[in-house]
Amino acid sequence: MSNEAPTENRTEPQRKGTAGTDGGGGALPPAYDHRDVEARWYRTWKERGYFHADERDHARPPFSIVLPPPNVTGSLHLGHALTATLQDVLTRWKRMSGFEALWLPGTDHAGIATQMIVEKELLKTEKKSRHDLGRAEFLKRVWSWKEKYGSRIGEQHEALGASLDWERERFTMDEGLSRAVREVFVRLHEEGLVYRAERLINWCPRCHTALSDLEVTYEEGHRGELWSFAYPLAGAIDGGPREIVVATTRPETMLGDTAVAVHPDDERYRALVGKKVVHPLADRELPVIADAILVDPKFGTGAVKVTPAHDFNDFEVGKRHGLEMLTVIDPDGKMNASAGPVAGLDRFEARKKVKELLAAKGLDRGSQPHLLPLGKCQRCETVLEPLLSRQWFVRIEPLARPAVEAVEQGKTRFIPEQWTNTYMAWMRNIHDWCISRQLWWGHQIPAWYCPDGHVTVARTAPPTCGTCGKGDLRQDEDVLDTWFSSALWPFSTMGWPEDTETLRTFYPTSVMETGHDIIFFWVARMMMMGIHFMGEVPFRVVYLHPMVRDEKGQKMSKTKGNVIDPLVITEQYGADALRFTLAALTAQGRDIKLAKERIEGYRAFANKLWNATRFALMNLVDVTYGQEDPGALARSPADRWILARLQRAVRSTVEALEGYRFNDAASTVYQFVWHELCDWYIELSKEALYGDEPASKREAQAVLTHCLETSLRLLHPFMPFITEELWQTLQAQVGARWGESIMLAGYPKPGTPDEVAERSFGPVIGIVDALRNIRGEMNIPFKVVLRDVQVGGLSEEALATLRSETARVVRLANVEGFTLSGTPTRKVPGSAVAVGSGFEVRVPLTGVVDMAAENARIEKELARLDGDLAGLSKKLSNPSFVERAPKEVVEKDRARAEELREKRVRLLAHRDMLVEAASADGVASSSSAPSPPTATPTATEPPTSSAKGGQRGTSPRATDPATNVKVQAKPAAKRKQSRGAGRDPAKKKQSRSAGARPPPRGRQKITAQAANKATKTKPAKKAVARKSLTRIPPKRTSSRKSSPRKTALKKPAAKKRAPKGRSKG
RNA sequence: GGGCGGAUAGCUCAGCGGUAGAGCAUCGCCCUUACAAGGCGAGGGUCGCAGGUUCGAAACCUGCUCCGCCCACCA
Repeated sequence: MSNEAPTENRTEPQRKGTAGTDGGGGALPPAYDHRDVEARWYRTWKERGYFHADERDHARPPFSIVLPPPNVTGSLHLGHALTATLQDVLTRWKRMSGFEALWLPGTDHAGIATQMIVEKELLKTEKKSRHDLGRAEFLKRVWSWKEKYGSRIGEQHEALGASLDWERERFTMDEGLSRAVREVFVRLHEEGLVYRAERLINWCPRCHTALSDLEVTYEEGHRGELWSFAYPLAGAIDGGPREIVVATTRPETMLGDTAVAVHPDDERYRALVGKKVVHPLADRELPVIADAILVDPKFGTGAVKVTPAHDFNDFEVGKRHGLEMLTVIDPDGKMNASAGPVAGLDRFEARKKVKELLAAKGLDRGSQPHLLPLGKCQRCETVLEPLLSRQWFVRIEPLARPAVEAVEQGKTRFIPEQWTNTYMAWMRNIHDWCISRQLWWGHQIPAWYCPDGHVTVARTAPPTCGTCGKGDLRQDEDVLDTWFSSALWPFSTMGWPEDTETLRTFYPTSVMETGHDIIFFWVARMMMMGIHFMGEVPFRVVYLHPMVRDEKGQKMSKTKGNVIDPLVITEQYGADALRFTLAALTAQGRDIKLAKERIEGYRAFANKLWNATRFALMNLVDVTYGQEDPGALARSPADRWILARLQRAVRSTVEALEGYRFNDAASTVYQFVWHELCDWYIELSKEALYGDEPASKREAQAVLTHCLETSLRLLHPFMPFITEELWQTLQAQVGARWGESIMLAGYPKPGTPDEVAERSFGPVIGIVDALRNIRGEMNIPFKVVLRDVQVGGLSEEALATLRSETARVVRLANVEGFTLSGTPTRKVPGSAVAVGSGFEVRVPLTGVVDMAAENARIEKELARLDGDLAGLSKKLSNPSFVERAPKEVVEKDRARAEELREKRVRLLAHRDMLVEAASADGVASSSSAPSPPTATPTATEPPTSSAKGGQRGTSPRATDPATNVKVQAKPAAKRKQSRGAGRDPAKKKQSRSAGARPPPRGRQKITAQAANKATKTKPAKKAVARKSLTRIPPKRTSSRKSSPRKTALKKPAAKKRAPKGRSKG
């Protein structure tokens, strides 16, 4: 993993003033300030060309990602920050792992969005419309706007630490990409896949342009009305019907009606089919037609007005029946001259007017409220109007089919997988794509018209008409849908249509990382275009990240004003903290609700890392750390343990990254660094580091350095800045030559964790936890040294470790060992005890604390134990379980039950000693313990609850033998009941209070136990478990998807028991 | 009208067939010579509801209720 440092004269960035005032050699200030670090390192990396990927380097396997191009005129929001973070994590990780990693940046011209921004600005500053300026002049303005603001995106990415290959930055309207766009358009046209036709399209009366189906946002549940009116029958027959009633949500369109449709099987209207109705507001008659597709006889009156030019369904009907397509609404959303009495009115005004006019003629047939979806412009939210218009389309089916097949064949994989269905469903039911837009900003369609109206499609302006040879050609004024050029992004940015080395090396890209909101807009279209023009899918994996929402779960949007600027966060907490937060929150399948507290937490993590390194620096004075293998050097249990844990962390992290489980990767590193390296190892290492035993010291120094250095590399993709800073500092301090940048260092490789080391250190951790718990619960200040501590169940080695390395952690003195199965070497009445699986600790507390407190503590412990034991016993006594459950499971439970029983025996023995001691000394209980009875020989059994006046009276002695039996009996006590018992508002009180159950007077022992049990129930495990987590290294950390190995580990020490020695045992 | 996702500790979320977890917040004790952006300890959960499958369900199945999103041409 170590890379040599090729250049000795590294141009290391100047570090800000170093305050080396602290005792050690540490040159770091006591708190991490990202502002000192981030910009400096980014500049350095960029200058040194670390971000650049070499397409000619075939020694390293290629890895490539193209950045989803943000809108040029835009500004990054948190969604972009998320994208940038995840892609940078992948890129840096792969780059460190030996790949030639390309991350290609660029921006999108964003047709409508950009044009609108500039138009708005123009109106504001100069009170002019784009038409006042003219096309050429307006475009000039847009370009200058782009020049002015387009760099903002880049700066924001830099602030985030994105290792983008800036040398390859592209813009969808730059010359190269424009050429690719024309090439694609022309080729598709030649293949008959691009055509021009008059169709009904979605039209935005405000943006004044056609839109694709996708750009329509349907707003659900719009409250409208379904208004009915009558069409009088022409030449009504005597005695027959005189009219046909139809319903509509858009009365104004009736002026464009050219038929009335009924269902062919509808008896009510059968006789009327083929007849005519009279249009009440226009001088014409409409045929009554029969159409089984359009009409649902059960809806409304069963008769439908047909407006082919303003409704998608009706348009189809019109085609089927050869109806006239009468347009009555103009592109501004106003009624046109064909609208007769309402001509010139806005469409919504016309709606009212039409109703009035028809009502005046006695044709109003009432209305009813109606919920309907309203199609609005994605961009300006104006209600769209279906209009008949001549536009350019892409015939999509031939392109979609291969794109579907590619996914079916696994050439491209979606993560999370569920999106595959979404993609497939859309692709299989796709409509032709309207690609022309009546805008100015964009790729002007490469089609030219001669005076006779012939169309010539060409890559460059043709001198003469391709059909008739005439000159004086005029280019199509429309531009292409922005997504048209976006669809080419993976290959147009790499030089297509040229056959470039870059394309050969980096296409297909490795991963497309983007939001699921643009699967259709972008991902699907890239798939189609990529396959069609490159003959290969554009990416092997599509990773769809979650949406970032505000802390209330709302989508961030400018209109809601809840958009968070990543730069603000970055300045406040640091890019590393933001990045780590985003990665840690990125789980598959759930949106991200970002709360500031979370970011603060990870900023603290950065600070923790900073200080851990600072600690190391202070203790690595006069040390050179070469190439020794710390694994070979490490002899002490703690050293071997942390190295094993490191291995495991590396492995989990890499596995998580490989599975795109960013949250798992982040939390694994977090857990290791903070709770294992810092909380445990650094504390343990102090003994050796501060001591004067050279070999131990050297060993600890090497191990500490190794763990830190590896952690920094492990963490680098997530927190690039601070890791570089610390890595460099550490490197300089120990005089190593790891390399010129952590960016170029190798990513840690998963090794095989030393399970023996993990296992053998487990009891030590368990004992320390137990001792801390005793201190905590009994309020023994850290200053007070625990003397004459007896420890049972530890090997000599472990005992030595406890004596030497943990003395400072829990402050012990005179630790003695004893054989667990035997009698304590020295009986210490009045001591606190902690019983764990495979170990036991006794801490003499006479004179230190009130023994009543200890008694209470033990009772609590016992109760928990009983609860657990009861559950287990019940399970094990169930014949079906024993017979049908897998043998391993049964065995496991048996072993556990055995352990618990053993613990129980020992705990009871301890309690008895307490009782003896109490009776002997006549200890006065006063302080903490709620149950004075402790002191009383007889009343040993203050069932925790105490205050409540629980029952007591178990005879300590009797317990032993009874123990096991008892346990069995326990089940009787219902946990639920016990729970219900507590009526105290305070929850904790509740669970504790034994009172609820009526004590069976008869048998005292049972009673006591029942009480215990009641007390116990749930709280028991909780507490226990919790501890185990943090503390117990073996189990917790590995947690998640750990490898099979893990399981193996747990059995011995670790797992549940180790943690809190005492509580759960 | 279809489809998808979510519902687990006060908050934000992991877990997804074998004894309920993290971070933050809360409470208590500590300025223990890397870190108070800290250390140690503790408390806190009928895993949305109802059925079912199973020796065993937070996890699998069915139904339901709430949130959120996507798709859809019922006038």
